[in-house]
Amino acid sequence: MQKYDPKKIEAKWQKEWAKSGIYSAKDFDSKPKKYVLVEFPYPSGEGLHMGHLRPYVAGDTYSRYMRMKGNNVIFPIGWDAFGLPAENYAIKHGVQPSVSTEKNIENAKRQMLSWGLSFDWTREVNTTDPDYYRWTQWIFLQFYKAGLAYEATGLINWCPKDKTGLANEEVVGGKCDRCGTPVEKKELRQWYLKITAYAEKLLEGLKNLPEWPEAIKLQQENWIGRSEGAELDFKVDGTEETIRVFTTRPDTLFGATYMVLAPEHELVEKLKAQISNYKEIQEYVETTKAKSEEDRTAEGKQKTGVELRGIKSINPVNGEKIPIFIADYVLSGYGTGAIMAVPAHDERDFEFAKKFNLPIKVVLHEKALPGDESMDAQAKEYKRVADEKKEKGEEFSGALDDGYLVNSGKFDLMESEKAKWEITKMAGGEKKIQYRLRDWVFSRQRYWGEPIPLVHCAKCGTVAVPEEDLPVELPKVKKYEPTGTGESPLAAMEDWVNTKCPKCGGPAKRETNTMPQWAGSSWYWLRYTDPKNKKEFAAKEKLEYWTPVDVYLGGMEHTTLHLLYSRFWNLFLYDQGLVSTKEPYRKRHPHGIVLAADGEKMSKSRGNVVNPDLIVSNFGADTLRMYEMFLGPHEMSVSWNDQGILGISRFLSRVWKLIQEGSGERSGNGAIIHKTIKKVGEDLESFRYNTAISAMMILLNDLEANGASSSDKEILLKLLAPFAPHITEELWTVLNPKSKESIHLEKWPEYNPVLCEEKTFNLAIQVNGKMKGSVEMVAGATEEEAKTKALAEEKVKQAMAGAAVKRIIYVPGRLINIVI
RNA sequence: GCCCGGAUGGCGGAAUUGGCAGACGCGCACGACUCAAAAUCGUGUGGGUAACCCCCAUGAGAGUUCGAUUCUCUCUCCGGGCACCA
Repeated sequence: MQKYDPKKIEAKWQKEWAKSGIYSAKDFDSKPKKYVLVEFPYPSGEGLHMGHLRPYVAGDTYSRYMRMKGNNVIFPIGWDAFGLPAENYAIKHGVQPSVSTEKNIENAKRQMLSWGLSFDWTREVNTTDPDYYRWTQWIFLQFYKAGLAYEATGLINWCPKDKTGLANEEVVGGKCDRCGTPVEKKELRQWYLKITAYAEKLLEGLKNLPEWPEAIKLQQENWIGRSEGAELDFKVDGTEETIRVFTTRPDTLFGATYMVLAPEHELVEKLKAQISNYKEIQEYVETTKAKSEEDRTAEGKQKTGVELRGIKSINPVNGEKIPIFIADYVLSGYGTGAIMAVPAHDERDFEFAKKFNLPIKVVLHEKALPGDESMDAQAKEYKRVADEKKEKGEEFSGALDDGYLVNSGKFDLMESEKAKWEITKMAGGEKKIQYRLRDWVFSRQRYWGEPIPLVHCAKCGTVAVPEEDLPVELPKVKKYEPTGTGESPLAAMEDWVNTKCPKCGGPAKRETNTMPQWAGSSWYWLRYTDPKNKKEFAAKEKLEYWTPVDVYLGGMEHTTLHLLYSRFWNLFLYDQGLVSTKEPYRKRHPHGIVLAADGEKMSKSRGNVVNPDLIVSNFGADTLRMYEMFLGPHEMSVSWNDQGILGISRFLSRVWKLIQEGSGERSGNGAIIHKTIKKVGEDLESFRYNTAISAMMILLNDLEANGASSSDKEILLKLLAPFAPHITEELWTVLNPKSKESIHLEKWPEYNPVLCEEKTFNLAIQVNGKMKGSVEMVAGATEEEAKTKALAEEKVKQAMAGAAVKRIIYVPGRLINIVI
């Protein structure tokens, strides 16, 4: 018998599978369809790493199982190939991004094939292929025509030395990653997609996704951040101006003792004349602008701000004149960019009020008070408790979700929920639903992205490129360096930029912004259903057959961006009648990240990256695949550690030996076979691969000890096939020398449920909840039988020491607890 | 700072609905085979303990319960996300 040599058999079968094409998905096949999706990779210069391996192997194993279960499985792959690294590489080495990308794709594909992944390569897509991004542009135009793409100015990170816009990732510690210059904010014309118009629908849709993990739905829900509140107007004393605020707690309006505007608020400029300390104000605004987002948040709770001296606003319910501040803890992008501050019941306002010695007025109490307690005293008490807590390093919490109003005039003793809308009415405000979600900045001042298919004409304004002229191809440029104006390098391509207006035929200029990398990945699963279509992004019938995606495997880190963006695109396309399902992904299964052995993230700079190619050449792909899955639960992060890999390698060698040895008759009834079929199947359905592998190890131990018939061997191989496709395929030909069929086209074995049932069980015996021993019982034993047996136990007698039985708790099939 | 997760032997991890904590694997120790080693096979392996009696033990502290790794609260540490990384 030959030794198990993965190198020999793996290459052989990979070639064979490529030739036979057994993993191709068939459009409109009568078998039930199963769409298994994994996030397509960015083909980086370093190749694929362990982090890619994890979801791909998981998806592959699942797909193979689903095929054996009789499904028509589509398991596609492609390349999300636009992005910063290719462009930076181009700047550094002068290599066309398209050239380096192609090279990287070739390498990544080689790796995928070496892992034995059963992708349907006839459906491969590439976001940088004009035949693909033609449709990305086309979908953008649908957004544009529906009024969901608009232009506005926005702030970007700007390096004053390099004269270029920076991604957040390129800003490290408030400084430019390339040259170390402090980063500034710069206002730039940007394209936006109006995702906020879909906030409610995106929220609503989460309710119809029962197979999504709650944590992901919750995170998206919080990201969308729906809050119900009111908009109220505060008059600025002695002027015609009003300040509009959004608040979720109009019931606390009587407790508003000051107001805060975002430094960018328009009123600051407007009321210039009335503000006596305008210079100071201007300085503060400037400092805020210079601050990077990181700086702003790094300050934590240290609140800063400046009072607008010379003006006051009027609390609409009690006429009190209250001071107005600007402070950077109020964001211009959320709500109205202004707040009423209720320091007694909001932690941030409280921090600020303490720092600036502003009055703190309690207006909510958890219980309705008969009015005998002085509220000033109450306010003092709040302050005292808060001070005490602060000293101990604890945080203040005077926030009450609900309660009863006090110090609020005629609303005293009213329930806060009711008071919210009564007070809003009295203050002349209106009910308002606010979202935390912001519109999606959809333009980048970069070269390596999809050109936005618009033309600017002096006469006609912004004009969409006609659909028949798509794609607007990305021209080859000589220089990838930033232009210094903040515009993409495309702006320097005169031949390309200058064009004719599609409407009037007059001279016009192309839009030079490109799309963010998110664009190509916002619809790619749709293209897989019909990747070669030249007339549409995908034919309706094919979409109807294949979508929605049944399982989408991917990382937690995509929860609020890619996963939300692609849901948005799908919902929009659904509203346009272009796709057949509202939600794109029926089930999302997240995976944890693969950490290095030291528990740190794998990264080049840390030098702790494990190269999967090396493991494949040392141990073979089957071992690598199984070890990766055996490391831990799929959804949890795991630390890669080479040590345990020998265990899997030994396991496969033992399988290799067992199958080739002569078959015998096994002793016992074979219940373990049926139990293992059941267990492995159930575990595969729920991605509990580590326990499935452990079950197969237990089965192998048993087969070695008690003998294996040829049918036992067949079953073992079939169970193992999705996990270790090469060795099982090879051994299948050993077991069935005449069969020409691949094991991967075999039917998944069935189990006999009767044989899976236990005949006896171990009854755990407790006295007062403490374990005192166990006893073998026939399945279905009654409480009376259990009690008799338990009380006869020597240890039980000892523990009871003659005490009377107070109570018996009997859990059938599990345990008996005697309470004395 | 805000939102979402996680923590179990020397290590990775297992444990239906709240019901025998530590399955399976690694490592380690001892043994068999061998001139020897590797490989392989066998036995043992949470801690305390002379002990298979007993006690302690699922990040820390409290609570609910006959019974908590599992549920609730507080805290600590670690990871993910925070909108121009993908």
